Amino acid sequence: MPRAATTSDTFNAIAEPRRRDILDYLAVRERSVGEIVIALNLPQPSVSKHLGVLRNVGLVDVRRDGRQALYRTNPEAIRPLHEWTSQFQRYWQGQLGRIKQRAERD
Amino acid sequence: MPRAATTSDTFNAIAEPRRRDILDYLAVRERSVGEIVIALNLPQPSVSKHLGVLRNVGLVDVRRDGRQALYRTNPEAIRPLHEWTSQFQRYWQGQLGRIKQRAERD
DNA sequence: TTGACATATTCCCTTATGGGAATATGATCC
DNA sequence: GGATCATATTCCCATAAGGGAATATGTCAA
Repeated sequence: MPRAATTSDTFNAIAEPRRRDILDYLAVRERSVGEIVIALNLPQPSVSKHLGVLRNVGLVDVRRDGRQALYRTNPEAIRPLHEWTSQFQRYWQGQLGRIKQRAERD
Repeated sequence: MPRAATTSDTFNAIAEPRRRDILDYLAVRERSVGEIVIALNLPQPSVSKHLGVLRNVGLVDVRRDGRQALYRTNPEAIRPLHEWTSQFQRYWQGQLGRIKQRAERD
């Protein structure tokens, strides 16, 4: 079996650097596809495809406005990722974590 | 070009569910390959391969002890991921974020 | 309706992937 | 050395991926 489908979960969708770039760009505010194309200097079909993946996993929402499609991030979808990484937080936050870490290491 | 190599960065390495399971298991404490195999009920070669990927991106460190290889997580490597997700934190933390989010949504 | 603009979809191609099975390497004990 | 345990590596396979180019769909304006 190959790697899990990018559409299967948030982690896979975010594994692609361009998609993270898109999310970074959208983090500020809503943007049209055209704006993303210009800002990231990517071919339009490529952007549409990446947005499709992000849409499928719920990382972005779309709103139609005339001919434009306006995308925005759905921060709730990123939350699980944030929480997963948080379990390691204790190791890099504060003195206690570092001391404990060193104790386990040696 | 296919997807970016899993060995290229942390995000790709973590996209694989089994590797997250391994990291979860190692989060508690150092473990041998055999322990991981039993705990996650996976074929040994599969575990060794996943550990290889995690090693390449620096997400785990190894220590040899006799015939055993003892793996532990390297929390510092997870930090970038945590920090990337933090940029969206404001939206789900506190009242302000939610109000702002709703305002932008409508 | 016709044409220009904005976005989405399709097709083809090259490539990295993870699984399975078998095997290689390494370390310990007799 | 030889047997055994612990881990890593190799080979083959089916599959999903993202890029490029072309095209389809959808929307507005004249």
